[in-house]
Amino acid sequence: MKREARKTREKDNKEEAAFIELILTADVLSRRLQQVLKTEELSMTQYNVLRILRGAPEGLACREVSNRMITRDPDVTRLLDRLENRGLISRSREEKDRRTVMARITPAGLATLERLDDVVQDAHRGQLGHLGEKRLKELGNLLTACREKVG
Amino acid sequence: MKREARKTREKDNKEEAAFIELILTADVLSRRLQQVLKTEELSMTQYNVLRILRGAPEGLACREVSNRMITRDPDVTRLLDRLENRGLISRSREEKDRRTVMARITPAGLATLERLDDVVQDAHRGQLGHLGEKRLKELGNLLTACREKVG
DNA sequence: TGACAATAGTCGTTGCAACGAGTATTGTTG
DNA sequence: CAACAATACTCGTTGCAACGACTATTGTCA
Repeated sequence: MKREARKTREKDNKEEAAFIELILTADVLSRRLQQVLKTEELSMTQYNVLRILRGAPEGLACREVSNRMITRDPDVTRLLDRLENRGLISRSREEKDRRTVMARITPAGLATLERLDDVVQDAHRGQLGHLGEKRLKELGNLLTACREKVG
Repeated sequence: MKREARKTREKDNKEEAAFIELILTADVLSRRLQQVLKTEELSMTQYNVLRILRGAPEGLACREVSNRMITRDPDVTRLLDRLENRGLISRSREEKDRRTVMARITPAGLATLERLDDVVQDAHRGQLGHLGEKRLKELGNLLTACREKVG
């Protein structure tokens, strides 16, 4: 056991304690997913983008990719650069509105995702499956509530 | 509203859905804290280290700092380098075991933390306070349970 | 005790993240 | 319709993160 990160100012900060639990848990669970993704040399962000693009085979504008991302990335351009260099996505300037650049997933990108699908699901089930459907739903509700007051 | 990141493979992955909620929530809540910390030019990691060292005025070995951190950092040396350069911590080689280097928080480091204490607490309360004590505790329990099966 | 392992930290390198400034295209309005 | 704003992206720069390889010190055991 490690962590505690308070001890001083034991002012009974239930909100901070919950926050720390949240960050810690996210970190611990992410680590396993990162291990899995590493077999394909993908970061979580890159994986996330590929999944977004798989869900939109007709392509998406960079801006739209950014909007749908889980963790906001202020520089999608270079993120897409790297994926394009590896042949996992393709880009093309739009004719109607020549400001926008459409990104599409390539067959190679789809193949990469497919190699990961089962392993990723297994990893998630392995980590969270023991909670059961009811508690997972409860957790989901609480997390959603956490984001309520974000201004 | 953004995010969804699935749509394909609607295989009803309750575990993955919970995972995404978790990461998303952690990201959203972190952002506010990062804003607050930015007023003192600190990253969450640096802030975390300072709080750890405040809790151990006699000093801690680098290794021990690493162990207590919320998010694991594989290169504590340079993290401490930067804090030392800014005068927020000090380091000194231990005499008993000359392999270890003790890190201590300096008065300047303490002052920095003190300037942040209230603002940080306010930020947490502002974001999570509306949940109430009961639901916060429930959330804490669920998050702890999430980390149970980590292998 | 002398060789080898274990521990503790440092440093080189690569690549990604964050921030801001810059460019190109389209929309708006006096 | 000309000027200005808004949009959509690109790029330069800085600094941090991740991964390994490396050095120094101590511990162990034949």
